[in-house]
Amino acid sequence: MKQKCQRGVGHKENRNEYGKGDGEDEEEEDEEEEENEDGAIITSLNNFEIVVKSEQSFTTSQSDTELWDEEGEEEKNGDDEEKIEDVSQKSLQRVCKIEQNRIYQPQQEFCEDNNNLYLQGQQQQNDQTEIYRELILRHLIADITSTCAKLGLPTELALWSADDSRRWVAEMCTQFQIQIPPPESFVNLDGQRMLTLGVEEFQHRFPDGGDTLHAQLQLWKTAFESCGQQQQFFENQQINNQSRDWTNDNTLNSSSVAVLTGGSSTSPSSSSISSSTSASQQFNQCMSSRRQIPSIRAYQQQHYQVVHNYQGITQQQYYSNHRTLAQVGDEEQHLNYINTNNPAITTPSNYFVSENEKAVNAAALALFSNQTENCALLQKPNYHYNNQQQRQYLQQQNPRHHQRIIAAQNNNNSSGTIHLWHFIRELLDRPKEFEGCVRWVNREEGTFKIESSHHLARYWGIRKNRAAMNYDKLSRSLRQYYKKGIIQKPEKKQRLVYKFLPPYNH
DNA sequence: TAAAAGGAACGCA
DNA sequence: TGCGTTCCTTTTA
Repeated sequence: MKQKCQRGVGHKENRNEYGKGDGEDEEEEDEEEEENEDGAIITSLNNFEIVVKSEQSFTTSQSDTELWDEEGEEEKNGDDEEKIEDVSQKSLQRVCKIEQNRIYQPQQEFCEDNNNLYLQGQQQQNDQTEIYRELILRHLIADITSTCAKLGLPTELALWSADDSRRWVAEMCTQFQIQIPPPESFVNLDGQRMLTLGVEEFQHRFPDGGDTLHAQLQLWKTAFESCGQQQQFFENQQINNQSRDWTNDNTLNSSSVAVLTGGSSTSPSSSSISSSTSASQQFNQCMSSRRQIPSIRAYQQQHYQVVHNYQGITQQQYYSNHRTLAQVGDEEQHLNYINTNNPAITTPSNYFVSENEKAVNAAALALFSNQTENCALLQKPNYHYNNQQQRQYLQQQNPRHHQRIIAAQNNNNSSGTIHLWHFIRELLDRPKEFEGCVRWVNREEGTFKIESSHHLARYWGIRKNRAAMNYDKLSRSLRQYYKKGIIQKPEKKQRLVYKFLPPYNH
């Protein structure tokens, strides 16, 4: 078709920037986005003032992002931290406003008789209370987590030593501008002992602000209990998920997501916020993420960068959101979720992000969601010979691939890598979620069509942690399969249509 | 203009 | 060493 390719001068230098070039360009573009002010947000909403005041009481709390950063990314300067804190606070406020509007507006349109209005009003109040409760809890938990990290305290009150108690009291005294008690006040006052003290005993031990300290301790106790219950629930679900036959789990429905995230899909109040992540869920995920293997954490953080078009969204919000997004097939729902729950997206700066780009990001997040919920999903090959004929064919034609398939069948893919053909097969086998990206044209023949080359490349890039992946590169990889006899163009050449060769078509 | 095709060099596991 | 990525040029629809 053509002669030897003339490579341009400087190509070698480009090589040295392997994996950086395009990605960096994209990041530079993304960095054009700026933080936007959205003043006078919710203060006019009387109910919400409670939340605002509650937030203001936790003046020393760290932002969600800082919670993540404390494990590895501590190089942010003070200005950035202040900015993030500010963004986090505003985001929280916006979420409150949106949640409030989202609950009221649709129902006001559809309520026609007074009884229904009354009942729905009651429900709204319950929902609202639940939301506020969760928001407050969220912030409290964030505050607690950061304080524990800062003071080096165990995240279980009963495990505190007397010295832990002393440091905690000192911290609370600083926060509430109370005089710090002398060291002798903490003799034999470990965590367990402190939990048994009533308010009078607190006041006796700590004459200056004992009641405040007692109240604060009760808040912490409540938050710890809430955390413990949810962690236990989450761990139980993880055990259940691990025992599932993943090959039958080709769809991750919203109820599965709810289960995995520790959410409930039964109560009306929770259903009203089913598309968003509850505060306690966020904390649950924040805590559970600390138990994740490093590669998963690194993977998540890299993907946070990949999809960081969500400017203004904190890392914890990101990691929380991606779990609750439904499947790619529900992109519209995802966009609705993102637009209503991530106010940063709706700010003018984000108008630079095209609708298509939002869709890609939403889908990418959803895909990533599936990977983290069921991270082995796209790594464990489920290919197998359907019959002896296929086995013999490949055994003769391509012994190495035969071995790979055998290894896959034996779940012996110890490398943990995934091949492009395998990845595409996975997407093809999940039409409910990915048919907008790639779909079978003729399942028996093995012909498939790439419906959205951009999306497919984006997904593949995410899967392989290649931010600069595009269809040009992906298609080059596909063409490598021609020689290997895995994929070829169909006899009647059509754009974006390829064909799996036997036995890869089954 | 996007897709297709393929050469070449390279990184990674 | 295999696989995939990146960059490139040329051709095709």
